[in-house]
Amino acid sequence: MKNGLEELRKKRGIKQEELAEILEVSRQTIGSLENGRYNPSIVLAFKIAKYFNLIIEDIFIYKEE
Amino acid sequence: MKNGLEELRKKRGIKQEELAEILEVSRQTIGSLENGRYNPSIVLAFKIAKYFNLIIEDIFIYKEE
DNA sequence: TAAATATGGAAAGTAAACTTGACATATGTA
DNA sequence: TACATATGTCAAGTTTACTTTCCATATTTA
Repeated sequence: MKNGLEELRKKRGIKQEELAEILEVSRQTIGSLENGRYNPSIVLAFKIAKYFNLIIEDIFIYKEE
Repeated sequence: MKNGLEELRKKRGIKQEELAEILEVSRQTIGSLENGRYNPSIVLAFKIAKYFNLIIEDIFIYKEE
């Protein structure tokens, strides 16, 4: 699963910590998602998509397997 | 989070057990999702959407909170 | 009636998402 | 140079998704 989170965040000009506060997760969670250490829960994926006015499929690219 | 999984499955005329095999999860996982005991992982949500030729947002309705 | 089929759901265990806390490094700024 | 800011990442702990096993119940079929 790839994602364009880092790029979207930088385009918005906000820090990991700021995005974390908005989404109500820790800064480490944002960093872990941006660096591919794990996938978001579906709830967090929905929150992220809503914040960027996109759908989940625009941000998270499912690679089967 | 609400979802229309049971309805979609029945429209396809398949059993929980058959859908479980297709998605490579247990029958209990399908039952638990249909009855709202927990939410799917984002990977499972993608697999479900793909199987029904829909996007995640068509099947899973995010209610903030 | 009895046996098979489909579903609901609990219990206990594993795996993955997420937390807090800590420390390292790189870069900007005083 | 020194300090602050932003990010990377690890370790240990909690929560939640998911598994396997089991049993209950409702409906269909022999």
